[in-house]
Amino acid sequence: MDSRGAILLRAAEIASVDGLEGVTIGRLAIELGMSKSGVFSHFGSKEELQLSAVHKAAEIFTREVVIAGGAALDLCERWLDYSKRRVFPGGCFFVVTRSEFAARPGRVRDALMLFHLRWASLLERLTGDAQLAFEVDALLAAADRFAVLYDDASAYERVRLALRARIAMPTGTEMSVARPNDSSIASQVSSMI
Amino acid sequence: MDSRGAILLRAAEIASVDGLEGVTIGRLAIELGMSKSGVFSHFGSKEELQLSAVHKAAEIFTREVVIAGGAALDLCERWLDYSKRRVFPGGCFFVVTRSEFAARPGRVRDALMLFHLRWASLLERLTGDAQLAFEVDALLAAADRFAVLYDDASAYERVRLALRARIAMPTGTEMSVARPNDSSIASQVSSMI
DNA sequence: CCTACCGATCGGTAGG
DNA sequence: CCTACCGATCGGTAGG
Repeated sequence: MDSRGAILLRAAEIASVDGLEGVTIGRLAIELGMSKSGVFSHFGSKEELQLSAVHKAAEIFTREVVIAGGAALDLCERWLDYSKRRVFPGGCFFVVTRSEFAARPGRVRDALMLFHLRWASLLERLTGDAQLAFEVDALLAAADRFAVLYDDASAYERVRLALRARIAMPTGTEMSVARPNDSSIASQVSSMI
Repeated sequence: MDSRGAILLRAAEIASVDGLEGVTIGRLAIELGMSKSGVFSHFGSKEELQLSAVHKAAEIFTREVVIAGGAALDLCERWLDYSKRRVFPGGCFFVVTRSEFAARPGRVRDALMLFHLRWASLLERLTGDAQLAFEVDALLAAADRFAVLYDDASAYERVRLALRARIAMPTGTEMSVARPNDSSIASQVSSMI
């Protein structure tokens, strides 16, 4: 109901399809039935709008993917499901925009780097292995890009199988809900918003 | 020396940094010291310019990466080196533009899909395993995106190690130059241009 | 290949 | 939040 939130949700959705540069103030105004200056006045510059959209997307991502109390494999399953459900219509907002801004210095890239660092450190904490965390992240991103590019969900199964082969299950805890590191994960969650 | 080639080379370079939508006719004109209509007249539409840039990038990629007579691991090493050398200043043209157009139907996406299908089938032929080929492709793309985003070449070493652990060396042929499947690879090369 | 131009859209501002 | 406007740039055209 708050219009700022509605603008940013739509901006994040558009960015997942057309990139953050494809998010224009005029387009948002038309799609939301507002005036251009009405949209613009919430942010003051396009860069602030982009940064706010990144923040909004981080909020959505955290809510949809980063649940407290999961093991590495659970987190991956949630990530794949989040991608498959098209929480963002063009696939994972962060996979798209990180690639878009990888070679463009500025505050938007910095924000995307920071978010990725937090995500990577969460993966590393849960897998207990930086190399494995890197490979897991690579496989998740590839599943997302392939599924969208080819409009073919089989990439998710492919990656699911690869991950199950690589990530060791914590023995004897497959059915448990609470885990010893619940609190550290919960703090990680809040730091990702 | 031919101006069409110079335009397309510059277009491909820009696209690796700013995406194919960041390639504008006015920008090309300024950077190449031409008039806008001089640039435009070679293509007739922006879509044709984008498609021609994809074709040009495929030519460059094939020249730099897809050499005849390599095993899977050799091809991966060449790919990582091509990314690391910044043949395209923003990293691999195809990793960038495929992500950019994954959710945007049209001729540009179709061209990028076709190129990727050929690349994936080459990887599958050399590895002899579709699942492994998928994972190799995922790791290469991740190395490229990470190295550019963090301006940190260590991702290449990380992926090199992962690939060496996964891709079996053809026993007894480590030092050979010619291989039995030279001709099939050579035909694959020409079909990628 | 050029100059000169077109309507549309861009990010952003003034003033209310 | 709005209308009305700004200069710059977009893809593209006419004519040479």
